[in-house]
Amino acid sequence: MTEIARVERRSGRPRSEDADRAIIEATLDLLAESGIAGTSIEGIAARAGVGKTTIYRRWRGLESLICDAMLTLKGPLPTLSGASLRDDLLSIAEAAARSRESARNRKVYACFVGEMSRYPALDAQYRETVIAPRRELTRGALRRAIERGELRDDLDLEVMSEIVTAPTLHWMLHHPDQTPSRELLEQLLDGVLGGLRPRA
Amino acid sequence: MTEIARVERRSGRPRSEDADRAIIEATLDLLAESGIAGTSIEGIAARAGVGKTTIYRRWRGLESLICDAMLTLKGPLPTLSGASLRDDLLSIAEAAARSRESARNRKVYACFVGEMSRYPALDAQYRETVIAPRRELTRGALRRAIERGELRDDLDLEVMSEIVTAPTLHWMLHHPDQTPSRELLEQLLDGVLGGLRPRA
DNA sequence: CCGATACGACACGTGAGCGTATCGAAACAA
DNA sequence: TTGTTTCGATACGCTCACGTGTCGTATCGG
Repeated sequence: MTEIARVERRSGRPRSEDADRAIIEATLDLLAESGIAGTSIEGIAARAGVGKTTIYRRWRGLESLICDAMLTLKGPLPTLSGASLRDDLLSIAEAAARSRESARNRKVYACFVGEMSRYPALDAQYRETVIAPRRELTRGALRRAIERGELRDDLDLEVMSEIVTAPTLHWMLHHPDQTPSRELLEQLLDGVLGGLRPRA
Repeated sequence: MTEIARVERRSGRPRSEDADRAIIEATLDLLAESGIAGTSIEGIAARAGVGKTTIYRRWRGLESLICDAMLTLKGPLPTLSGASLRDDLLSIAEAAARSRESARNRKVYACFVGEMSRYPALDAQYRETVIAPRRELTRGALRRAIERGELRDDLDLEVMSEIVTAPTLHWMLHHPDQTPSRELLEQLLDGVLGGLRPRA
C-alpha cells in the first residue's frame, strides 16, 4: 500500500518492470552498505541506472520505497511438521537463517535493529508483516508443546519464547559475515531445551 | 589515545573541563537520537553550547570523539562472588542492565549494533575495550562452573556462552524503552540453566 | 601588566541530497 | 499516424554539514 496507486492502465507507455526490480535491488544494496540514514533517493537512482523521476513516480518517498524493499527480503513462513517441539523450532531457526543467507540481507537486518525506531511507518510495517507472524509461529509451537507435556508449564510463555529464539538471532546478528551451520543451530537449540546444568 | 595530545602545559588559558564534559554528553545524546550517521560535529557543538573550534582543538574528528564518548558509557566490570554459577551470571546480567538504565544509553547501544561495522576504528575499540572483557568474564565463570560440576561438559564453551548471554541482551536490545526487572533476569537465567523440558 | 592560549561566534567555499520541473526520445493504444 | 505516458538526463533553489579561518574576549603564568 505504500506504492503510489497504479491507476487503471489506458494508453501510453507502460511502466518498466525492469526498473522496478532494479530500484528495489539498489535500495537493498545501499541499505546493506550504508544503513537507512546513508541511503538516498539520488544514490538509489544512480545505482539502479534510473532517473529520479522514475522513482518519485512510483513511491511517495524514501520511507515508502524502503517499506516495499523490506517486504521482498523475508522469505515465506516455514510450515511446521508438528512432529516435535525440536523439529518445529529447528524449522523456524532454519527459515531465519535462510533469509539471512546472503551477506547483503544480513547487513540489512542488522541496520534495521538500531535505526528502525527512527522511522515510525517503517517500524510499524516491519513489526506487523515480519516480526509478528514469526513470533506467533513460535508461540504456537510452544503452546502445543506444553499441551503435549514436552515443555515446563511453570514459565511465562513470553520468557520461554525469548530463551528459545534469542541465541540464534543474537548469534546471527553479531556474526554478519557467517552463516550458521545446521550443527550450530542444533547445538544452540538442544542446549536451550535440555538446559545447561548436568542432569542429576 | 584518540584524543589529541595534551602537550605539556606551560602558559595561557587552560582548556575547560566543563567543555569536555558537555561535548561528551552532547555526543551521547545525539547518538541516541540520531545514530552515528545522524551525529555531526555541528550538532554536537550546538547542543553542547560550544564552538566547533573547541571540538576540533581536542579531537581529530567525529570518529575519535565518538570513541571517547563510548568509553564513558560502560560502567565498571562487576566483581563475581564465585559462590555459584547462578550468582555470577546474575551479577553479569545486572551489570549489563545497569549500564542500560537510562533510555539514552540503551539507544546508543542499539545504534551501535547496526552501524558500528561501518566505522572500523570505532568497531575495533568497542570490541577490545567493551565486549572482550565482558566475554572473558562470562567464559571464566562458565569454566569454573564446569570444574565444579555445575555445568554440562559436553557442550562447546562458545555455544554455552551464547545461550547464557543472548536472552538477556536480546531482550534489552528489543525493548529499548524498558528496564528489565530483577525477576525477569532471574527467570531468563533459570530457564536457561534448568532447560525448558520438564525434568523427567 | 604582558604574552600565550582557549573561549564562543561567525563566515567562508565545497559538496551532497532534497523535491520539482523540463527536456527529447521511446513505447504503447487506438 | 496521433495522442499519451514513461523513459533517463539534467538543472533548479534549498538546506545542511564539512573543515578552516578569523573575530573580540576570557583566563591563565610570569
